[in-house]
Amino acid sequence: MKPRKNTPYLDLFQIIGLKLKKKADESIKELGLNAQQGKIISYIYENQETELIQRDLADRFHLRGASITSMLQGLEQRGYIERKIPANNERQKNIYVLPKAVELIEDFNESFQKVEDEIVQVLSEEEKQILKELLIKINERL
Amino acid sequence: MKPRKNTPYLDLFQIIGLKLKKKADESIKELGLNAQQGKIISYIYENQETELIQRDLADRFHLRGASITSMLQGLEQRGYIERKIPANNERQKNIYVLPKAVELIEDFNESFQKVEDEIVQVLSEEEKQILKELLIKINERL
DNA sequence: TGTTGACAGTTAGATATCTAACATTTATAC
DNA sequence: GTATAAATGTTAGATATCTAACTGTCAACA
Repeated sequence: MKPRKNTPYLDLFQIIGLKLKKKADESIKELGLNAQQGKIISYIYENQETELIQRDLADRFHLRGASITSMLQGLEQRGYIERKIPANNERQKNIYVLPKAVELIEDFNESFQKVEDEIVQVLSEEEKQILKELLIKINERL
Repeated sequence: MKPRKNTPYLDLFQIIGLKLKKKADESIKELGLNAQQGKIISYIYENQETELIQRDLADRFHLRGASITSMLQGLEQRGYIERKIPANNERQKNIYVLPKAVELIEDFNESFQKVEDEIVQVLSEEEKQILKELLIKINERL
């Protein structure tokens, strides 16, 4: 007797996630960055007043410290962000966006909004609400 | 006035997708493969009677042809699968699992099943059903 | 039937992520 | 107060994916 092998939720989440990543990358490709970089710049912009450090980005985006280092080095070299060691803790680096990045943030957000709308375009208002609640519940326990 | 910037569905799908990938990788790590490889071996096993070719895998898993080539070369070198050029079309390669892989398939499926159960553990039967329908609807239109 | 385009797969080179090992700085515990 | 542990970030090396350019085979059609 063969095992059950029936994982529709796992499969659906994986496929939808991949499709969304591709759509988001595509939508901001012309700006010379990928979706992850766009999301990160946008997040830095909104949180740079709060002594944002690399550790916070790793937590928020579920990436390893090494990955954040690598990504931020790239963004810094290309003039999108800067990192400054704060006076009170020389282990850390506070992160700030530079004007070159600020210019793009509205475009990023518009693009992401379009992908967002595509996701739920086929759902009624009630279905959207239910979906959001279910996703939040799942995410909290995962 | 700042743009809206509010993409809860996109964010939730991305984070849940990442968490699931990590859980699935972790769950079969001891078998010496990653989740993607496990899923692919399992899929080959179930479809090898049907003249399965690399193109089919690329479509099913939303990967590029080059990625499938690379992954299958690895699995072939390590003795998990074999590829045979069929008589009727020398462009193609039919794919088959070898005994070394068959031994692992039950373990893969059991591991994936555990991750699957984790996803929906906090939902009622009714919620599970609704979620599945919504995910299918979204996936079809994406 | 010969040309042209589509299809299947591969290679090379780029990028993003990971783990493991490391350096430096700060916090904790005795 | 000093030794040890934790926190933050970096580097090196591995892996998986991508795009673009390529080879070889098959199909369509003028």
